[in-house]
Amino acid sequence: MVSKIENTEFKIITAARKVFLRKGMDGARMQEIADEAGINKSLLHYYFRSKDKLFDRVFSDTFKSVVETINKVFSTSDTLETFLENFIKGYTSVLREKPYIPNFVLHELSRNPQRIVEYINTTNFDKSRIISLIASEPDLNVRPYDPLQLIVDIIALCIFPFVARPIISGFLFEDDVEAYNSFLEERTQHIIDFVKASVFVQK
Amino acid sequence: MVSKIENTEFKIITAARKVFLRKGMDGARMQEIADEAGINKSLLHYYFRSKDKLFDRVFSDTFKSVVETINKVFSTSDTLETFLENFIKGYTSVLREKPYIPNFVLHELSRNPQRIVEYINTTNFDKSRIISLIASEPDLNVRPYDPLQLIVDIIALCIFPFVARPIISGFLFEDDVEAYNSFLEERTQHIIDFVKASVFVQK
DNA sequence: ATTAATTTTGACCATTTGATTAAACTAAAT
DNA sequence: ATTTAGTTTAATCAAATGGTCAAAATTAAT
Repeated sequence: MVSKIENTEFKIITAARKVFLRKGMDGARMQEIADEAGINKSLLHYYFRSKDKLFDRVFSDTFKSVVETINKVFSTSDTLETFLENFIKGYTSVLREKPYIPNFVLHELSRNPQRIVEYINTTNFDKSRIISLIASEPDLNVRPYDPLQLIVDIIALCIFPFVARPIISGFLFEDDVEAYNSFLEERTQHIIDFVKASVFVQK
Repeated sequence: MVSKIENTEFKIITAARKVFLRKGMDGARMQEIADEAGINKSLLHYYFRSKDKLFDRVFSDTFKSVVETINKVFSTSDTLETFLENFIKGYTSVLREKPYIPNFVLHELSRNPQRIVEYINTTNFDKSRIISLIASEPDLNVRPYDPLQLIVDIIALCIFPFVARPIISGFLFEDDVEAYNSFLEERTQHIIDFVKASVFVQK
């Protein structure tokens, strides 16, 4: 059995995440979060002193989960080829589960850029490991490239369909949700093919 | 000589654009826009009835300019190869001039997705022309691909470094602005190489 | 059962903020 | 010079909003 405090705190966090993710820090209302959680507004301030503190909690949790996901995918790969496949597959599948996260994180980034340094430092993200993994295998089969550019390439290709969803779904597919979904399904393999075709020298 | 009304309206629009782009609709304050324009807050309501109307004006102007830019680049290309180069070069150079636009548009998209359909319809964006251009040249030198996927690929590769700027600049380059800028400079050519290597069969 | 501590609520406060309005100012027209 | 239309400002409003506080309700301890 869960204690009352844990239960209420969970309800608040869940509700706050839902509202903040949809509306961002500025657009969210404490009353809306309280309603979503089915509790009195004052309770929000009882558990978290202020809106800022509550948002901090939600944001840092979300951001941390993103970093951990990325880290996990990175750590389960050895060669460049398996890494590409694992990362792209793992990352896109997480995104499809939580499609709101990219916009949430990116918007908060532009609203409060300096804060991310703190958040990143609370995580144990190993940058050099990733770079060395991507930069490895100086092989005749591999086109020379800047590992940092490639990292940005891959993440861009994976994330963009979600941050630009309304344009893609609404304009490119004229609000045909089916079409958009199958586009996403095919996209994972497309990105893998696209990146591989570019990185590896074709024979 | 400019008339009073045009002058004031221009000052308001300019100030509003600056504030809205930085803070978004929810985060922006009418007082801040008035201060930025050096006028009384009531004048904002005299020229534009409400905050919504003012934002609408700024957003639709911005969005329209983006679409026009893209259209222009599209119309000045004939072959697939020249299109790729022209589009990537043109698009990245516009982005470097106005790096705030992507975040602004994307955030508003998630805040108010249904509104974009109206905006897009006010522009004369020719979707089929672009698709046919990219889908053209069924050539032995061209790997088979879905033109829509390729469109998203290219735009993603171009835009992402700007929407994720704080992460790239702050984390990947540890706030070394020089490094981030040279990353951007090299990136245009990198994207061209990256996409070409993937699209065209290597000999 | 009583007391004590914790949790939850409703009423309320102070501030912010978009918006209004009437008055003041400006400039052109007669 | 006076009128008139257009522009700008200061004062102010009403609603929204984050936050506080004391009282009520619930739970745990003695």
